Amino acid sequence: MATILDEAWKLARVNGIGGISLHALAREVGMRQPSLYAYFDSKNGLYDAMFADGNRRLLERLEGLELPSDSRNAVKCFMAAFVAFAVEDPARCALLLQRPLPGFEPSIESYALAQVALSRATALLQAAGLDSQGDVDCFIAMVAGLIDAQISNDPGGDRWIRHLDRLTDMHLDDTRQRREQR
Amino acid sequence: MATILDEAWKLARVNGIGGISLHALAREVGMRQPSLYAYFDSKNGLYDAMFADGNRRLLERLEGLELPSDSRNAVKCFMAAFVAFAVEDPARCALLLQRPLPGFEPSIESYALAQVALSRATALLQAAGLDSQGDVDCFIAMVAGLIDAQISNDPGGDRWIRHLDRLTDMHLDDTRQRREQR
DNA sequence: GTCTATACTAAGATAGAC
DNA sequence: GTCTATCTTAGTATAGAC
Repeated sequence: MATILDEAWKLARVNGIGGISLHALAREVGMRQPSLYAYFDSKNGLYDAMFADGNRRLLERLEGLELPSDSRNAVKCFMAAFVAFAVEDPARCALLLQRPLPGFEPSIESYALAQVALSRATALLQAAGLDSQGDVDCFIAMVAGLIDAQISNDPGGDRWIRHLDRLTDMHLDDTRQRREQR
Repeated sequence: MATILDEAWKLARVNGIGGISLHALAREVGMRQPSLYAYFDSKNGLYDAMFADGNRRLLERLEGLELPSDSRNAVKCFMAAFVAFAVEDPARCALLLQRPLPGFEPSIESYALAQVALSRATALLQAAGLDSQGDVDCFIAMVAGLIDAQISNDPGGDRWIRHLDRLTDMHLDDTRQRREQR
């Protein structure tokens, strides 16, 4: 099962997340295509297992961080890890963060894993002063925009993501200033 | 030809840009599927025509704007129009701004149209003070992030895009402050 | 759990008549 | 330019033996 998922990720890296075929996957793991149905009830079942697997890896990565006590630095540390995780595997990033597969919706159990990571991020941002939902929304959309531009236009490089810390400061400072003005 | 493209956009709105089939498209325009090959040499030819068509519509929209003389307000006006254009048709937005179709690359002529719109945006941003490439990159990535979050999580609403003007001010102010500190 | 064999569906593309 | 007919490829899924 673990090896099947590993091979599926390999195929996704080469052909895109939508480019996985059960024939090709079976061939990579040394099986025949119908045998995969002993592990997944359908192709979407495979995607759901991958969705859960990817989110588990993300959570592992995030749990393993030793976050600085300063809340602003904690945000930077956390986001740097998140962005690194995202750009290191564009196909995985697409499955976890976008909706690239028409007809596929993660199961509730798998989706719950994704919610955990998001709530971790939200908690840190609130601790750093982003108290309103709108501020959190904007910050997360900004990070997603950086990731997307980076993967699309400069894969493997850092033309966009190198500005992450500066933009984080900008958002946190702006929020603080607006609070002080009230 | 114009009606074929219109029907193609309609299908894209319903099934997604990757969900267009030549059979379905032919049925919508009252033809048989092979007849479409009188208009396009392949399915990618259809996508290329749609890509060019979408960019032409975007340029029309942008040319029709009466931009304020103040450079900051000009940016806001321009970006509001761009964002409105993007969110009003997610499938078109995906074709023009992302790379949702494995194997499809726009032709050089079609791509040139897309470059025109981008250079308009860049010129306005520079006039408003975003003099470095990194600042322009970050601003455009931020706008794309807003659009993407809006379409994905709140289609038809304004939860993300309503912050556009505020974020524009934040970016322009931040750039100005950093320049003054030098 | 794994296999062979096959059903089923759908798509893009081509040949050649009109 | 449009048609009928067909080719070719490719995919998911199922039946049933071992």
